[in-house]
Amino acid sequence: MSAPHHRRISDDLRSAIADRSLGPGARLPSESELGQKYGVSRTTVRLAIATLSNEGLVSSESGRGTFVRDRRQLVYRPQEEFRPQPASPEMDRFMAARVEEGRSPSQTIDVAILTPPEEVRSRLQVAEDETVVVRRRIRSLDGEPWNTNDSYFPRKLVEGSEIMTPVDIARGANQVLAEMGHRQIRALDEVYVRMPRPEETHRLKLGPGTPVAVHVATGFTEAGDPVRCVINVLPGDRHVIAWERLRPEDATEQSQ
Amino acid sequence: MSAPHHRRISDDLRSAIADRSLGPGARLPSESELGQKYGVSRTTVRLAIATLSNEGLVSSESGRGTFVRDRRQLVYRPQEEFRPQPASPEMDRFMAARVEEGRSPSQTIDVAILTPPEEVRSRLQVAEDETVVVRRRIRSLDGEPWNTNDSYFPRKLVEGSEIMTPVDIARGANQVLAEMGHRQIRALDEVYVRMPRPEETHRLKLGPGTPVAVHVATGFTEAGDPVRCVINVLPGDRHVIAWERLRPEDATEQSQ
DNA sequence: GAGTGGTCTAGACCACGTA
DNA sequence: ACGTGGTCTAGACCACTCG
Repeated sequence: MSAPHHRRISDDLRSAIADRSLGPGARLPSESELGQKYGVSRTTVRLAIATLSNEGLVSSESGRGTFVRDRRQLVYRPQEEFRPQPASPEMDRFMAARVEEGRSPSQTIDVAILTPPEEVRSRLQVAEDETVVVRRRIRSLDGEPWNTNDSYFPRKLVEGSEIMTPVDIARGANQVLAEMGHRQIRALDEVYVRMPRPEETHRLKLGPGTPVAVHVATGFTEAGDPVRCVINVLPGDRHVIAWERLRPEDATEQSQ
Repeated sequence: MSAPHHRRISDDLRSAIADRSLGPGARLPSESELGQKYGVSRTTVRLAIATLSNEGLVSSESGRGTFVRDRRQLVYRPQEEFRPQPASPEMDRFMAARVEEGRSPSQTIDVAILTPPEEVRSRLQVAEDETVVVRRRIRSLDGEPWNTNDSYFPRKLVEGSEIMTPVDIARGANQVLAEMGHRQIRALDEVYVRMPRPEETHRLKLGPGTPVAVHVATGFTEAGDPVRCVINVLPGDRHVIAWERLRPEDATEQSQ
């Protein structure tokens, strides 16, 4: 009939966070204090706090305390992936957009040749034994990792090209592909939402209870061949994915 | 130097799930068995399992055991929100798309008048004291809740119209708005990714470690007035958001 | 009735951060 | 030095499922 103690405690704390009596950055009472207040053991308090942690509401720091999370999200625009790249060296279009917001962006790039993971292999329609080239980027803002961007290409298409050098390509990899006769005219976009894998947690320094959106964009040439597959991993506490739509007039007509 | 016991246990189990030696639906060894195998207390085993649960990999059922989750995702197409609605009574376009996949869809609709939550108020640009009409839907597949769709309208625009009746509108609320002189020509789409709130967990029967994508679509008339704000809550374990893009040719030109 | 997970206790020792 | 969270133990009782 009655709720378990840990539930009561987490509900109380969640309400306090919701109505701002525990604002962003505020420190929760210590586990011992909460245990005394509610007349339960520290283990039970920890269970309550674990619930909030897994909801992404608080995060604990050893030796310091448990704090209400403060999260601000920046706009991520999937369609920018398809736009021409501005000619600013060492900085792609994503970064240029972020600079406007007064943060200092940076990125690390590495390039590797490997047998693709299944989700890439099926999208690029390469054979089982074929290898691909991946350009892996970690984009950071003010020194903190922001998101990752892994671009996969069939190896035979990009072998020896600029795409295989681990430096920024100012005009964009899409432009390089186009110059080599693989211009993309269509893309399929997919967004998955899930909890991060351990290596993503590490790579992006994710707190507990932080889900990720995985944006997979596959680009096709006029002939219908996939030539590029980009996997962006976007931590939920740092991104809002936004785009605009115009009502297609022809669709309006065909409705009647 | 060495990892804590609970970490070792969760890592082992996660690997077993990843390489399918513990396939979808499989039962994990019981907590007591794992405690014996690793020589730790049941509390420590439970901590390890809680980690996997919060990653969405397993779920526990009291009295039965802990099982590897089996999740299948259906395609959600945001642009369908803007397309004309097919004239099938009791079934909107979303549902029509799902039927093709051989599942049996259903939905519940209720209508309410209320002061909007802040995120709706700011998007619809209504005054502090103004009320809105909301059409709340829970869409289900094979009797299981799939997602929710809450459409908000400024009350003065829809007062007395068909939109205020809690039944399906075959031709779509957008069409009704258009007939009343509020045709939408543009929409702003936003997708947020976060852990669910307790009421969402309940409404959508979400397991632990299941994040949600929140798709907010705001529709504008030619005059630039927002007339509709739709909030879709999409559980991550049941959806993949997908759309297609064509490369805008004019953008290509302006790049050089 | 036997086994499972859910809840909870009352301790313990440790690493860490701050003063 | 002290308080914080991180880890862990060895029990306990309960509600639940299943054969």
